[in-house]
Amino acid sequence: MSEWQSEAEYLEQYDARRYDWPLVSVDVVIFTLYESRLQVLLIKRGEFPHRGRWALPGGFIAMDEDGDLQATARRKLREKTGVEAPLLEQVGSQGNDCRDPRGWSVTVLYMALIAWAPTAEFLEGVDDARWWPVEKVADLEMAFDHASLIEEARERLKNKTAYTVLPVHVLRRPFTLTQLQHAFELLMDTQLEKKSFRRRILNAEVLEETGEALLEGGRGRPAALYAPARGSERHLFARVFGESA
Amino acid sequence: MSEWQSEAEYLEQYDARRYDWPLVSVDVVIFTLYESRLQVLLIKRGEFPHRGRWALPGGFIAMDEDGDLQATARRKLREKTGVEAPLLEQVGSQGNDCRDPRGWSVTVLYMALIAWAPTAEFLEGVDDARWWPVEKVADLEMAFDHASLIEEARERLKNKTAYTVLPVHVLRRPFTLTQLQHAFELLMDTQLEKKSFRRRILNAEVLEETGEALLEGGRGRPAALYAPARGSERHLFARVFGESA
DNA sequence: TAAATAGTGTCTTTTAGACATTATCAT
DNA sequence: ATGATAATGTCTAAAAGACACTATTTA
Repeated sequence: MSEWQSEAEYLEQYDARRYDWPLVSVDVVIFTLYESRLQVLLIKRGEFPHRGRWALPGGFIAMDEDGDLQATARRKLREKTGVEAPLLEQVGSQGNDCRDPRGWSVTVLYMALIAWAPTAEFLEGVDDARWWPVEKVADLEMAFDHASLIEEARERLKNKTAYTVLPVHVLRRPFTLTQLQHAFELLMDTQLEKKSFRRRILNAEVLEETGEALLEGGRGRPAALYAPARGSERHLFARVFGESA
Repeated sequence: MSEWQSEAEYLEQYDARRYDWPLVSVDVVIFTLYESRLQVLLIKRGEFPHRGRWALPGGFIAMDEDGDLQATARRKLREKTGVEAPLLEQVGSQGNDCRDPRGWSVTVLYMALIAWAPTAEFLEGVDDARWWPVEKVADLEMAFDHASLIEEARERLKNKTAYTVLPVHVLRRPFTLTQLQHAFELLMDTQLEKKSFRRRILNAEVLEETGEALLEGGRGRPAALYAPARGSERHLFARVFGESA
């Protein structure tokens, strides 16, 4: 069956372009917290297909620049937000013959969590991007299957929040436990019991107290400040949280 | 920037083949239980690249046959095992510029769980495939990065077994609770407490007793027989299992 | 002082771990 | 009866839910 004698000979004559391939892209759902809402960054498409619709930051792999898929996702995130080292993880891939009008296409979906910063700082030179509250996405004219990709990432985010400390990544540090609880509640879309929350987080030793209490613009007792401890990203709780609500 | 007036016009002239694309493949780690060991199905490659090495069942998307990625995975599984409706779920994607000597390549990885059946029944017409115990894979000459893909799937399998009833899928039904416990122990690679195991599974109401007890070749008290209840695939335990061992 | 926010005490509930005990079969 | 395997009883431990309570700040 093989017409070639050796691997080297085979590779010599191999030409991918002779074949039809599915399109391959990488898309990133970038989540942040702003004005007490979970928001995602969307781009208004300037090119066909789906020109004028809202889309996820993403696109094709730059085969000369990107060493791997994660690098592509990291590049897309950097181009649109300037953020260099966010929490970034793969959600999964979608591929079928109808999601892109150009033909069979596969997208590898990532999600990123970043602390919010004023639009100007993030979007210098980027005038086609803006934050949208996740619950508003359903009302937008979305490109491709990006609305359902966002849902998929949002579901993953909700699930993982129930047994990790993922929400630390949408806060600027240091933060208070109350702020962290709010972040958990928004990402999980449920109310949490204050005492249970603090007990769980504190016992897990995933935070370290930073400086002393103090700092705080408002009234009321000043809160202690915390930052994630080393290795906290990898902490897995044995039990999920917030089942009752 | 756009030279075209409409989406239709753009699509008219679009030709994917003008661009360089990464290779895209789908690979499937097929797990089963046989002779009290967790095994994976591997194929001896007959073609370049990596001719003669062991590889996962998988390959390119048939853009004319496969409606989506899952369909490709299902087709690969069917071709090698004859199994039509297994547990099949996506693990994730790997993509970089070095995993395939032909160039930048992306693979979408699936895992499948099936009940074992004698080789003849499965492999009629397939003489290049055989089951290997997972722990032996490290000693084989593996193609591409398939050894690490197997590890990734195996890790996922272990993790999910701790909060689902995934192992029901590697057993022929009906099965006894003791058999199910053995399946859990092999997939999790840990010992489980009998009473805890039974209490957990039975309280979750994910099984239904099938017929009566009886049936059993051996000595000792005959065991009750069970089959998965409807919807059991979706059952998620709030707490992981088998942390102590 | 009151209002506001941070933080604790403590009782209940759920579920896993440990391991001893009982049940039912073949021989 | 003995051995083997299935199934249960029951105590302990860990961690979440509920909610009342105390602590520390500003105005």
